[in-house]
Amino acid sequence: MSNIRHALSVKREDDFAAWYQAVVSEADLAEESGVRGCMVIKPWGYGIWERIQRLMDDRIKATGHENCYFPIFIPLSNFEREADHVEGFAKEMAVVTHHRLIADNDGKLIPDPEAKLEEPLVVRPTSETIIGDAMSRWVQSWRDLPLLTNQWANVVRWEMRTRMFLRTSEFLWQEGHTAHADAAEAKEHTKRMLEVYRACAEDDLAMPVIAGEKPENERFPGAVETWSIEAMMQDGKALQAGTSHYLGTNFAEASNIRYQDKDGGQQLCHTTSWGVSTRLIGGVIMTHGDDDGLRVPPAIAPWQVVILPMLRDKPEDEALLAYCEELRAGIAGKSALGEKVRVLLDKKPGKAAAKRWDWVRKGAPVIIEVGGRDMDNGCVSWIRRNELHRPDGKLNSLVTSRDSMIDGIAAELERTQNELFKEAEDRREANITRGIGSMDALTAFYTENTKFPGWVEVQWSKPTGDALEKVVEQLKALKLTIRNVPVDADPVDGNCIFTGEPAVERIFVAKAY
RNA sequence: CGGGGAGUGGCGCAGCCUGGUAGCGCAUCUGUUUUGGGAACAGAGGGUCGCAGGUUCGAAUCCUGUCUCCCCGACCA
Repeated sequence: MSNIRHALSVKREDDFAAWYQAVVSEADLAEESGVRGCMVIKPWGYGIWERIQRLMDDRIKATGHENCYFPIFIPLSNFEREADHVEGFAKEMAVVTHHRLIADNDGKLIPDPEAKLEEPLVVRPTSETIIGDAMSRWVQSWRDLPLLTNQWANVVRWEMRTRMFLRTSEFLWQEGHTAHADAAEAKEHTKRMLEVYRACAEDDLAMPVIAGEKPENERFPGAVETWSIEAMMQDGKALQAGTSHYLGTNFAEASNIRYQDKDGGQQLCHTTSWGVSTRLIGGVIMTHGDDDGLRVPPAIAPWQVVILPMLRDKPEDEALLAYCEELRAGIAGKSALGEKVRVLLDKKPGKAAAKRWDWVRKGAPVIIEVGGRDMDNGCVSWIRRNELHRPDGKLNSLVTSRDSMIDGIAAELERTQNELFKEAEDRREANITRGIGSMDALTAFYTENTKFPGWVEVQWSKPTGDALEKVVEQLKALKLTIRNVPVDADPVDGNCIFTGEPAVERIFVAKAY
């Protein structure tokens, strides 16, 4: 294995955090902006986001939602209507207080004291309150329900410690907001959207997730129930990849979202909200990345196939380009994963070998190199990003006729998509430990397995309030958190490892991002 | 927000302690020779050292403040 020459200088095994940053930079996904916690998303990274947006948006629309857009600024008085919500977000808000700049005595621009806003505006950290405001106007009758909306937007949370894609001060996301006539319908919808997230994560991002309910202490501020999908990263930590909240009537009361029922009475709506963000890209990196860079699942790859002609700056180049163009057109005419294949003929000047490694680091699923020798034989040389190296360490370069490359591309991409999922799922299953029956055993487990502990599934009695706080404190000492209560777990058959009382459900415990 | 480290051409760094107006590698550009596992050689362009003050005849270097990034912690829907 040591004779493989990898494209990255840092290996996952040696320093996972440094490796992560290397992938972000080497795969040309994003870069620092100079503004605290904010990143510039580069074309390849944004292209992946656009793919995720497209696929997620289709799923959201298929479940009956319509997109809207609400303002980035929320009046302070509007934001402070829901007490728990305020408490949860108050310490990480960006606030606009002035609307004009003037030069001071030194010629430096400062906010004009004369231009102070009567009421400060907060930059949205999430939009429950301002959308609630709109809902209170839009919903009058039971006939207006359910109200199913969604918006794609940026939000700002003034985080203390940021990491590219995983936790940035500003991030891009989708936030769905719905209003329903009763609790049962709203709760059902909360789970329906969780299922949409699970399907998108698994089928589109090839990222296996555990869907489940968050414990009380991890709820969204103002929520009655919070559900999540949790993915295991390659260092064994958990990443919360999406959340769906049943908000009860909390925000309906705060924003006065009411409807007149069939009997003429006034009823409060039950609302939900749910979101996924650019954090998903961080999840893709840490699920599929390897020591040669990123591997992008074909469903979300901006380019699924990249063709690199071996140009020589000679007259023969013309014939080679024509040969490659026929290849490109042939592949572009095929469909895979339900869409036309996205194929790029990369004519950018430069050596094919150097460009190949650029695309390896970016993680294009299929990279085809075509030289004069291939053209003469009616062939192409190509590599599968998933199987880059042979066991002997050599680059796993394959040669195929051009026609069979074209005919086989759809199957190749679909196979890659499935392999990435399978690999991640196998890794996750291999790193979930079950059957730990006591807090002592849990402590021992995490003390012994510091390098790659993975997740542990335990049974608990679902304590609440102070009793839950105690459990949280115990776990915190081990740097662990409760991830969620999986929806489709086996029935319980023992006692709670924290309280000793009869267990009522299974939970996942893990270190988390 | 607490502790630690760091900001010097596009990237990675040296120089700083013992002030005297910048240097290396990679990348870039041009030319030549090359070419199927990340080309070689030659030449060239590009920075006033994060930013703002201060000390000094003189500051990348010393002092103060500030911003940003990285690591650890606290926090984290």
